[in-house]
Amino acid sequence: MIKIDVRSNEPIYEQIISQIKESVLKGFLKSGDLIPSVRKLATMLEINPNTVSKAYQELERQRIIITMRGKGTFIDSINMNNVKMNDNKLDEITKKIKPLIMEMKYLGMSDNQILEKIKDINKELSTGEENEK
Amino acid sequence: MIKIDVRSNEPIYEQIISQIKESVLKGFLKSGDLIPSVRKLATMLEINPNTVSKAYQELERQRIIITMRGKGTFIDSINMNNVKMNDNKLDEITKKIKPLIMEMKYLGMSDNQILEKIKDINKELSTGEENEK
Amino acid sequence: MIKIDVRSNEPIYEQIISQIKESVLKGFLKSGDLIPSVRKLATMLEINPNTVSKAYQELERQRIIITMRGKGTFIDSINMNNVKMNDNKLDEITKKIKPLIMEMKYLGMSDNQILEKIKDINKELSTGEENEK
Amino acid sequence: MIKIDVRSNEPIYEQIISQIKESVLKGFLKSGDLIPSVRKLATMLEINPNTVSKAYQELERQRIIITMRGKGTFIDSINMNNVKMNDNKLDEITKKIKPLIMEMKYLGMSDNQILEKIKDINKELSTGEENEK
DNA sequence: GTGGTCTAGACCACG
DNA sequence: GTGGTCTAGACCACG
Repeated sequence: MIKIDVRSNEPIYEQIISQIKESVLKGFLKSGDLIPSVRKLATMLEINPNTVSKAYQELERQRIIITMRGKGTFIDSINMNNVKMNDNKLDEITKKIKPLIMEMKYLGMSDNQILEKIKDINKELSTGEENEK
Repeated sequence: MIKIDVRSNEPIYEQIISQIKESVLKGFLKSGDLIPSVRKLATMLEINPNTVSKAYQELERQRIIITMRGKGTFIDSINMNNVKMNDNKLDEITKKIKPLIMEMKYLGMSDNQILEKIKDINKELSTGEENEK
Repeated sequence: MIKIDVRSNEPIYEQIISQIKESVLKGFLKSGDLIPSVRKLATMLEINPNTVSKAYQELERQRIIITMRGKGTFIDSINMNNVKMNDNKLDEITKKIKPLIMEMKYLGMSDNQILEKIKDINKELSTGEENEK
Repeated sequence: MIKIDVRSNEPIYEQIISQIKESVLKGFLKSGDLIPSVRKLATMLEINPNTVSKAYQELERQRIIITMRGKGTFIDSINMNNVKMNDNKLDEITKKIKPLIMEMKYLGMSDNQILEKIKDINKELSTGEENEK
């Protein structure tokens, strides 16, 4: 399910966070689904348990997952609901996207080509249902 | 011209790189324009010359600027020309953008809202002339 | 393995780069081989870790080595593959070799003697296997 | 006659040295030929007179040129004669050539292709007469 | 004055 | 423990 690229600059724990959130967005993981324990996932991915733990803690903080004592870790039911359209957060994201858009321009891409690329990503990051029409 | 946010997670040298590239894209800096020396910019920004040096070296590697012995450092004339639509590079950028688009979705933004945001960034990163029609 | 000549005009970090690339060419270091960490090599060579770091970063940029988070630094598998017979690069090298060939002529060496010298270097820089026939 | 590349990493004074020595090797400049004064050459090349001066001093040290008080600077008659087949010097040159040969190998050139390249340079650096047969 | 190199030393994120 | 980033400060070649 989760694939780690050890060569990547992106920290492993962020790769885990990102991929779980992606699976939720795509509908592969739904509220209540059980996900592997820290140790199990660490073994599966051949990485340090601390790394998985760090990812899970962050996911819990973001209310994406929830750990039930003695029962395991599950996808939280309230995800997507914590939509308080946080402007600070959006500014922060925008600040990070800008240099990447810049890179695309330096690669010679036109504004339209860039928009198409974003549309592709949008499409990839959806359940499929929403895009039918 | 350049503004450094010392509290940001983004390394200072990357902030410098990013802002100079942005100025070039926007047309504020053009081929042949002289930019401040390492020491001068370091003094202006109240940071260590080594940090500026690191930024300049990377910009030179990317052919954005060029240092001419004893004459100073200039915006290079061949920027934008190294457009070999590098697919690897584009993949790399896409990998970095995806988690940010995901974040926007988790903030509750619709695909259209995301696209509008990107259009804003595109507009901001242009000389103004190109967008008239 | 690596020997640094502190009195040389050649910067230490370039000596490191050069010697690691040489070891790869000669087959002493192969894809996947683990090389010492920045700190360890710095200690071994009795130089500053920053200097080793600079060398490793350049080697990584050239795809000679690759750093895997938490696992260490390795010889990359794709070296030699990025053979796009870069003419610009070749011109650049030729420009640097010319004055050295000139020096040999000023030392009184004939064209043939110069060629023999180059053959020696070629032989030295090979795995041994390739030259058998 | 002399062309300076201000963008090059090669110091300007070395470019001057190199080009004058090249002209002598090629027979364009011969014993007794008058070359421009420091100031004149500096003006012609639009560079600092100190830079030309430094080049001339080194050329004089190498007995390539000679300055006659009040008469000007000339190509020396004894060049090529100071052939004391200096082994130290040759070792030094070899040390500098090796990394360049390595670069060619990393560009994917075969030993033969490298030798051909050197032959080209040899040919370029001769008077023409020697190569006739 | 200018950039390039290097050291010593520090702090931090990651694992 | 490991690499990445940054500072302070030094020395040197070049112009």
